[in-house]
Amino acid sequence: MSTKKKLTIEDIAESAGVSIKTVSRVFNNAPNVRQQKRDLVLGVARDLGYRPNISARQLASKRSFVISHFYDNPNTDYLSEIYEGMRRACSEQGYYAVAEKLVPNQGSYRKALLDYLTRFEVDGVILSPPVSDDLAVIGEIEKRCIPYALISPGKKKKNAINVFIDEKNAGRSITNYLIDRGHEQLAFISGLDSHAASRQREAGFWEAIETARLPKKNAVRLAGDFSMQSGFTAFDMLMKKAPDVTGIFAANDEMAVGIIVAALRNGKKVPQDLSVVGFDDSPFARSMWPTITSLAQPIDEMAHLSTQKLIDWVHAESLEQSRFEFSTEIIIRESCP
Amino acid sequence: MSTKKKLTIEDIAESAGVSIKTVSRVFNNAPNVRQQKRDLVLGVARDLGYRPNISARQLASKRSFVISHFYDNPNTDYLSEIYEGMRRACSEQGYYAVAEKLVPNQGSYRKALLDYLTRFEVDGVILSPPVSDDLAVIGEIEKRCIPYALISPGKKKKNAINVFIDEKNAGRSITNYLIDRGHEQLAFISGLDSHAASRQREAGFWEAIETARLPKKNAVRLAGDFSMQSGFTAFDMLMKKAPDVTGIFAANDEMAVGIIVAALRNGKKVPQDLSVVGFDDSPFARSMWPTITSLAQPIDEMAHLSTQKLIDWVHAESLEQSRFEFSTEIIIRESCP
DNA sequence: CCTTAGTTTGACAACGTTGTCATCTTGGCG
DNA sequence: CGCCAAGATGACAACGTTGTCAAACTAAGG
Repeated sequence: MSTKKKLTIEDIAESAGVSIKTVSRVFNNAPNVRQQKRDLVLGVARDLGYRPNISARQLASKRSFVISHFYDNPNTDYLSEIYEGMRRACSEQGYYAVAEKLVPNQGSYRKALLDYLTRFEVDGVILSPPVSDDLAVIGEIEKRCIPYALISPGKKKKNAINVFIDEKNAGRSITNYLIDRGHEQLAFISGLDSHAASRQREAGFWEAIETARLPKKNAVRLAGDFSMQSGFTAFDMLMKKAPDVTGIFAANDEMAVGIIVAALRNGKKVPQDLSVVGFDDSPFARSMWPTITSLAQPIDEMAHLSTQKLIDWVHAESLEQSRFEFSTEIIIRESCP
Repeated sequence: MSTKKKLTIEDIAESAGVSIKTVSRVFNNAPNVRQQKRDLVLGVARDLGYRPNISARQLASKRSFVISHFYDNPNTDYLSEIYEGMRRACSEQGYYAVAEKLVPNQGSYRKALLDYLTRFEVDGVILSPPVSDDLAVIGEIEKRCIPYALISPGKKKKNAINVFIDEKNAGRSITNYLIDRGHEQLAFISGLDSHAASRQREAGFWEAIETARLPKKNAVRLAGDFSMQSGFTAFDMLMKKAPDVTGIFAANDEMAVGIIVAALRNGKKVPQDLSVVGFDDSPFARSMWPTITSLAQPIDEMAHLSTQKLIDWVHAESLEQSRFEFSTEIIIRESCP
């Protein structure tokens, strides 16, 4: 039975025969500690099972050890993945991961953010769309010199960590996938135009059409808003405006589900009569019937890296590399095999 | 422009003409402070915009001000609602809300929990199914005298906060709803039998059948596991075993979606040929087509109350009331209007 | 071998609270 | 009016770290 007594930095210092401060330096990866001592201290700490007290660190260092994700996106699957990635990176480094919904206050996120920042100190911030596109928010964060990361396909900021996938390229490649399967009459169901991601996916769609030398009239664009309902209505529009379409690219999986349900309801078989591809590889895509071919982006990894780099930045007090592009993958399933 | 200087308890004490300790007492709702001084201090603090420093509190009081939710449930909608409720209650009281997935370690949650507890101090714990049914976990928590709340229909614990809905009653009432709509051939699609919730909802189903004096053979039970896929397969079974069924009660919305999609695929119209009701009133239910009649439980409120009572318990160091039942509501939508 | 600049180390004072305990009030009662 | 218990208040030492700065080393150059 191990003793339950809480270990302090002092116990480690004593055991290792060095000063408290040296132990502190080791745990903060501070420079100017002889490698030999560093190893010694780490060894002793591991043996004894020492863990620094976060509150004391916070108090003494005036840092909060909190990385916060500000979002305004109702997609809980997306949020969980981000949170999971953050949590992993944070727990590796003794940080806390916190998620805070930025409810537009008086019409803008800015007020909501100010409310929050005056109440809590934060060492680093992660922003995701659509908050990541709000210049007022970014301005406030920069004003306070808080390191921040944008997980967003939007405008890249010079003095921030930018983590993204090449949305246009992704859009092109999944459209090509449809074309390669022999589809010549295509449709793109857009998301909200205010999201850069949707616009760029669409650009990729048109590029693929062009490169394949398909006549422009063989392709149609229908406006959606990322919701399942907009998938339903998009399908109705499609039947009216372009009933010959056989391949559909929905800007996200939820709309793809909408399309498929509407198709079933109208007696169309997927994928026999209509092939559908989605985007995000959300749980929907895996559990729907038919399962949905979708373009997967490694959200979890992206959040993990953002957090990791954010913490590095906090420690180094300077930012070295600022752009990190992730690659995507088409997950082939039943809706367009 | 207000000054950005950080306020300490000392500033307030000085302004109010009392000692630091008195201010501390006021902010901790400690006894033995004259009402007059209490008001004075609170007034000054409000005027100056003082907020206690959490780290210092944690360090000095050896409390963590963290309420943690341990879960192992992939339903992100459910989790977000719990988190939101916790977050609201926590921010009202200057606490932190943390969610931690308890990944079974060596086959049990117990190891995973121990890992976590040795790394972080927690003032209070919230458990939801299926973790809430793990006696080993509860044992470890009780051993450490950590206040905890169970958001669960399972066994009530004497020395814990129990927050729940009457699952059996809910199951009965939504079944009655189907019966009242004229359905005489019914089916229940179960969730995982390891979840008390599913078993109790089913018990309600059978009670309603009995009370309505419907012949037992008019009702059938099909085994599901809360997933959309199990809804698909349940539908297939249904067509084989009981094709006359017109009213289906699925133990959660996700399976209801599965049923509806499978029905559409087989050319059956919902609700004309088949009425379906779900449980949970998840986003699915609102956005599916047809939208799904479902039994709503106030998860968010339940989490809020749990957290609130947990914090009260921490402060009072004793638990007064331990059972809180919430009421439910049938949300009528298109799948069974 | 001495000097000098750089590297490594440690003593001690913060950090902003709460806990402890001693002191000062207050009010009730004989 | 004096005494006592209970209530109200404050002084001061924790709490477990990091920041600061001075002291003690080390290595390189003369």
